[in-house]
Order: sequence, then C-alpha cells, then structure tokens
Amino acid sequence: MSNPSTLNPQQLAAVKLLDHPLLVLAGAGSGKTRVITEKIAYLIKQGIPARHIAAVTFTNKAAREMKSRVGKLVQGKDIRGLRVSTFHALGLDIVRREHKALGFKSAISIFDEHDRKLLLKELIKHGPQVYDLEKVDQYGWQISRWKNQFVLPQQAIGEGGMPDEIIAAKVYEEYTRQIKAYNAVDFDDLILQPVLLFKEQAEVLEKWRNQIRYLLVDEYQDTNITQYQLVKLLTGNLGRFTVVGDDDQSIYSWRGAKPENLTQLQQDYPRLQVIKLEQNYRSTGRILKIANQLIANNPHVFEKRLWSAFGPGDQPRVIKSKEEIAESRQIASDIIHHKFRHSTQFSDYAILYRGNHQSRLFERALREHSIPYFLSGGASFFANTEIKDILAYLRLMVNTDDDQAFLRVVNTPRREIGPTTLEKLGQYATQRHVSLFTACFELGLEQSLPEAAVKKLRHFSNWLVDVADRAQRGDTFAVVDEFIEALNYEDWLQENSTSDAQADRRMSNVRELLDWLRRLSKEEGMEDKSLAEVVAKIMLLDILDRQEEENSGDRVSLMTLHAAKGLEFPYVYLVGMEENLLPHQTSIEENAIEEERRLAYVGITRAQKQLTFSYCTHRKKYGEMTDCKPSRFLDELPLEELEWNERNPVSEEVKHERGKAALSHLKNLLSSKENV
DNA sequence: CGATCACTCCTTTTT
DNA sequence: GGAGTGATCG
Repeated sequence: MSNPSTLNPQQLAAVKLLDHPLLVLAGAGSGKTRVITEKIAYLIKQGIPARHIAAVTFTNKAAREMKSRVGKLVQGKDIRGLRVSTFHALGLDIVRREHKALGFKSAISIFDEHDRKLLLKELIKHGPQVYDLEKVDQYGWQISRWKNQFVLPQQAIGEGGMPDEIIAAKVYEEYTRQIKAYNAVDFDDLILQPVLLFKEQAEVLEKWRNQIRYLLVDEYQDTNITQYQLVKLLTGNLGRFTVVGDDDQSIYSWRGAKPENLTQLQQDYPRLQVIKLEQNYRSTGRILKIANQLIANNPHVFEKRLWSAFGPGDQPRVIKSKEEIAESRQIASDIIHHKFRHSTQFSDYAILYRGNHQSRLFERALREHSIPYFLSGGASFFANTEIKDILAYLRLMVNTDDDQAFLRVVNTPRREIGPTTLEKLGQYATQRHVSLFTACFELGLEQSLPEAAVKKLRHFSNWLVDVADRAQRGDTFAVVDEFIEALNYEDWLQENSTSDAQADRRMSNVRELLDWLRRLSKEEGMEDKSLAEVVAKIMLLDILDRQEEENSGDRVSLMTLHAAKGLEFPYVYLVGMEENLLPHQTSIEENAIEEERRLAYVGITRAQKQLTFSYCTHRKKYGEMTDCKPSRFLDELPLEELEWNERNPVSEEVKHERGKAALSHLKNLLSSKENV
C-alpha cells in the first residue's frame, strides 16, 4: 500500500537525510505525517533499533494515528520500544522513571487545570499575603506561561513588572513548593521537570541521550521554549532530529507555542538542512487558491507556495443566515441534500467552528434531521463529576498525600465531614507540614478538632489505607470494583442527579472508566502496569481518544478549528464566519489577528472537494440578540471564486429536490434499522 | 453544620 | 444559559 517509491523527490530526500539536523517545512496537505512515518520505517530498515527512535506530536489522536501507520509500514519488523507519543507523555515517562533524581516519591499525581485552580485558591486564601481571589485564573495562566517559557520562580520574582505580575510570581513560588509537597506535577511540569533534570544532572541526560538516538517532532511550530529546550537537550550537538512544521498552521501561541522556534533552529544548528514540501495532495485548485490568498495577508519568514495537481473543482460557497438557529438548520439540510445527490457518507462531512459552545446548535439541528454526528473535543470526559470522583479515589489510593484528591472525596458520598472540619484539619496539616491524610492520624489533632470529627476522619482514612493496601497486594481492579460497590456510589449518583436518565448515564460513564483502566493496564503487550501508572496515564488522555475508538460509525464530524488540525474531510463547513467570532473578539482586542487568520487557513485547508462558509447577520450572545458583521477574512478572499448564497427564496425545483432528499434519507434510516 | 437558592461573572482555542 | 459563589434557611 505505502511504498517509498511513491514519495515525491522532496519527501524522499527528507526521509533519507540522516546525518544532518533537518527541518521540513511542510504546507498543509503536503504529506508531512507520511514523511515522518516513512522515515521511522526507513530508520528501522537502516538497522537502528526501534527502541532508540522517538517521535513526538501534540495530540493523543495524532500520536495514535502515527503509531498505527508505522505499524502497517514496517510489518514484521520489531518495533518494540518505539516511542510515538505526545510531548507530555514522553515527559511523564521521564518524570516517572527519574522520580528519585527529581526528588519525588514513586507515585506521582498529575494535577489538571481544576486541581491547579483549587490549590491556587488555597494558597491565596491562606498564604502569608492577602491576594485577590478573583485573579486566580490570571495567576494560573501566568504561571503556566512562565513554565512554558522556562522561567523559574526566582527569575519571575526577579524580573518584577506589573504589580499583578509580582504577586503572580510570589504565588508561583509558593505553588511550586506546595505542589511538590503533594508529590504532584501539573501538565507544564511534565516538560519543565525533565528539562531541569537534564540541565542539572549530566549522567541522567547521558542515559536518555543514549536511549533516544533519533528524535522526530511533528507540528514543530507548536513547540514552546521549554519543549525546544527538551529537544535540544535530548539530541545534543549531533542534532539527530527531524522536525516538521508549518508556520502558517501555528495556532497555539496562546499556549506558549513559539513559531520562532523554526528560525531559531537555523541559528542553533548551522548544519541544519531545510526541505520544503509544497505539493498539496489534498485539496482541489479553487480551495487552495482561496487558502493561499488568505494567508498571503500574513507576514512570512519562509516563503512557500502550495500547488495542487488536482483540477479546479467546485466553487467554494458562502451561506448567509438570519440567525444562528437558521444557520445550523440550513447546514443540516444542506448535508442531507448533498449526500443524496452525490451518494456520499456522513463521515465525509465536517462542521468546523471557533468555540466549543457553537457545537450545541449544530448538535440540535443534526439530531432534528436524524443525522448521526460525532463531537470531538469539548468538555472533557474527565470534566464529568462522577469521573473526577472516581479518579480522585484512585489518585488517593496511589498517593495518599494528594490533598486535592483527598478534599474531593472525603465527603463524597456524604460522610458528614463538612467545610469547618476540613478547614481546621487543613490548618493543622499546614502547621505540621504534613498532608491532610497524614494529619488525620496524628495525635495532636484532638486538640484542634472535636472528638466526633476526628473519629469520622480516622474512619475514612483507615478505610482508605485498607483499600489501598489490598489493591497493592491483590487483584487491583477487582478491589477497585469492590470499593465502588462499598461506597454505594450508585445510590449517591441517584440522589444527586436531576433525573434517572442522568444517573444512569453517569454510572455507565463510571463503568466505562473502569473498563478503560483495565484495558490500559493490559495494553502494549508489556508487563501488567501498576494502578499508579495507569492513573497517571489516564490523566493525560481525553475524550478525543475515547471517541476515536467509538467513531467507527458513519457520522458527521463536529469540532473546533483547533481540533481539526491534521485532519481532512471531503466536504467542510466553516461556520460562524463573523467578526468577533472568527476573528474572535479577544484576539481583535489584543491585536492577534494573524493567528486567527491562520486558524481560518487551517479550516480551509481541511477541505478536499468542497468548502462552504457560513455566517449570520444576527446571533444570540450571553442571551442577548446582537448584530453580526461577516468576518473580515471573507473580504480577503477572491470574491469571484466564491458562490454567494444570499438566501434567495428557494425555488420550487429546489424544494422538490430537497423533499426527495429528505425522503430518501428517511428510507435509509428505516431500512438500516431493520437490518439491526 | 450542611443544603438550597439566587446572584453573578463570564465564553477562545488544549496537553 | 452555565457554572461557581455567597447568603439564607432547615
């Protein structure tokens, strides 16, 4: 199926170049992932053991996709030990393996955004200084930024700046101390800690350099400074790496990504070779022309001209609607209509939007039309309270010092341990410099708390010790099942859900989580993983993976522009093309239009055969109806290349066609149900 | 002491 | 049209 001889000359050169550091500038749809997978296969054929090769990407989805492609490519060869993962998963692996060198105990918890926020609030409330509670998000965001830019607390404090920044720097310092006391790391630490370690301990670095002898990085334009440090440290002066990226698809600068890392490479590695991939294998001519013209409005460091060998194809369309409900309905009926006329699959269509909240209306419209869809991203599976509860229990079993997890579950289900008790427990624990869990056992606690409260706390922590103990010795997952049973968690859900249906859904989420844990622990043919490893790993995954597995059906895709990067669809709807939406209002205010333009560019270049824009003249915002203007990006496109649907009254002929399409859709639905 | 209700502030994108 | 917070009731 895949055969290196079908690579074009540039792709082939990129695959075969091994003795130079290499930057591949790959335009949208130019086969960059293919270059990486072919190169991994090539490296293995050259006799480099798979365990010495690592490829990193930014999303779990991309990593999984890449791994499976490599698997197919090198069938029969030994690819054990080949690392294909996200940056964060690689970082986690390093942190876990080197936890001693980093000064962690063996079971490390990973804090997500929510945990981080809780910890920050705690610090701000009870810290030595009085800070503004309203600004937790701002502090958290700033701390994350510093970590991504490889700025340590001392440096942040030293740099001074705005009053808020100085406070944030102090919070940063306390936060760093505190999270360590919890034996936990946050997402940013997964990159930062390895870099710190490698800079400080040469032997450890040497070990990892010896382990990872060839590094490939996909979506290199999305790397931040800390990630680049990691790449540099791992590959050393030899620069045995291939990085692939496209500055026009840099859409994560808000997360600290530095597309300048592309140019920085040239300075840091004088021997760097640069190969450009400019032939697009995805889209028809008109779509590409639009994309090129739009992105030409951005400044460029590397000039690049995408071209396609395909014909011009259909005219891209623009659909205008009165308000957002009409927009979603028009698109739903357009999909049915189009599918009927062209005998396509639902999975050939994608609806792309700027913000997650935009999905709601489209979901509703698609449901109304009985169109199956699949929603990518959005609220994470792990944002569900029931999932957070169970995970907190698991985290606590693995690491009893995880105060965040302790606080979450100590009174869930109800154990009559209220805020006042916890408040006092917290004060006591802080004083003694121990975790909440440890504090429960200390004798001095009786002085601070009424006897009844202490009794309840001890009862809980003793139970926890018992469960954790059994889990460690016996069949871990049987114990997990057992303890959920013992919690009466199902009853608790019933009581705390608004409906039976919701309670059922939540319980099935819990079961799914457990199934998933079990599968993860057996995965990859390796030795059975410990609960600790599985829990750590699960914190890095998200709903994308879960749905990916389930997404075998024929469904329309619904996702944000960010989530769409790296994917392609025959028919793409780019919706909500309005000022203040795309470009987003905050980006307009912050003068960050270029990134928004790249976002639109990413959306356009997802389309293979047909592209449809849509916008509304009115839209509800925070509940208020507001007027909308079409996006400036539409004005930047070659008008004559677009077909404008100004909502002409629908002709009889079209009505007839539509009726036929809807009928046929219904018939299909019915017959497919019969088959089931 | 804990649960419920009303009030407020937002809502960009994600590992 | 949501979630998180704070004040009031049981």
